[in-house]
Amino acid sequence: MGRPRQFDEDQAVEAACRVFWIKGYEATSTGDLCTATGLGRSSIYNTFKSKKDLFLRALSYYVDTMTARQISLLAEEGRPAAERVRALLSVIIEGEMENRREGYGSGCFTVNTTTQMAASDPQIAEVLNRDLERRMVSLRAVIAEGRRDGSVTSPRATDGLAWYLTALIAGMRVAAQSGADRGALEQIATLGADTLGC
Amino acid sequence: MGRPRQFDEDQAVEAACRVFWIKGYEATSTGDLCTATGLGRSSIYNTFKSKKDLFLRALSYYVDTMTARQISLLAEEGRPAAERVRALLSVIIEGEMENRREGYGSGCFTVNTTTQMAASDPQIAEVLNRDLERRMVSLRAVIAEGRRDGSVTSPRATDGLAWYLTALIAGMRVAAQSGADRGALEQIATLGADTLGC
DNA sequence: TTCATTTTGGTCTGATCAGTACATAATCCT
DNA sequence: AGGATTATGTACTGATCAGACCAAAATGAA
Repeated sequence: MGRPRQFDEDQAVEAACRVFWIKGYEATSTGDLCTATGLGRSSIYNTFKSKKDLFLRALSYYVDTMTARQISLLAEEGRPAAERVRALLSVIIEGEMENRREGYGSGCFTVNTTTQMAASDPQIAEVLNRDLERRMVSLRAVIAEGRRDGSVTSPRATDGLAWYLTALIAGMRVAAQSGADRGALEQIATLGADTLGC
Repeated sequence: MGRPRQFDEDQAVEAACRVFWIKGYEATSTGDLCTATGLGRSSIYNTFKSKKDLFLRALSYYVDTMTARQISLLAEEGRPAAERVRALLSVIIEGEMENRREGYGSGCFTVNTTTQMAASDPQIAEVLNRDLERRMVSLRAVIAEGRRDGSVTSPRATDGLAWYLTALIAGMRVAAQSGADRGALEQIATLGADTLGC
């Protein structure tokens, strides 16, 4: 009952996500959000109660879709676990290069938000922490599997290796943002993946 | 001639640096800069022509002092090059833990600025690029030295290893920001340093 | 002392900010 | 059709923003 909505909520979140991603939270105005979503202020404030609420929705949408892809890639059966890790790193490089090609040039929304807001906003930190834990779980699982299938021979602790990969991935994203070209990223990835087997 | 300045310019830059570091460029108001430096608006605008100019000064100050420390540590003679890299990683961990202890909790100003502004502001990107190149030069040098003294045995390209260490350090800083504890950071560092010798 | 020069403090400005108010429009239910 | 309910568009609000302006103050030079 009542007047029906004339837009798709998820689509609005996706559009908002792009703006927040490119400009960052502080530099994004509510006007920017209106133009990006194509909505009026009333619709935005009626649907999402505040700029920060919309940001949390946008961030959650981003981490969920990105992490879901990573997890499903790492869980693919049929090939050695270490090879799946290598595939993940390749996908990440591909994604960074594609972002750059399409002018997004703003790196990874998760990393950006971690360095911008995690320290000062507990709600945002919580979303990021939950996402990190999901990624860590899938990394620990693939490492453990690699030990079983023989593709991971490192004597180091599983948890340490998972943290290591997490850091390396974040570092690759920062490096990409610093101007590292594809070759550099590939060398980083190769060295990182080698670590699993020595 | 003229009325003499009643404050130290470098000290003001340092104070401004702390605020920009903690709050980020966008979230720092000119009022914040006044209170942090203890100066009036006139003095700030008389000395530095704009908020962004002051930011560039603050950022340059930060990267110069930080990178100088890193370079001198890596150039220390008397012990194997790989050990100096390990020492650098330890110093970085120590710094991150100290930041956290003292409530700075805002990670590394260089990484923060890279993810926040490098894509959208060419002047800032240039400062960051120059700094990155300096760090890369010192890393390449220490790796080459390690090959001579036998502490670096990796068959991989020197440049690739330098990029790898750069990415790993950035990744450690993001991990620290994501809540990684000292143990996790130490495991990352150990695995990273091992890479030089395999 | 007096003038030229520079810094400093306080005030002002026009723009923009996030969010609100309210009247109008579009639907469902009876 | 008519009333309840929800969405939308426009206009408004008070706060805050970066920066400008200007008069007073502090110096060196003459």
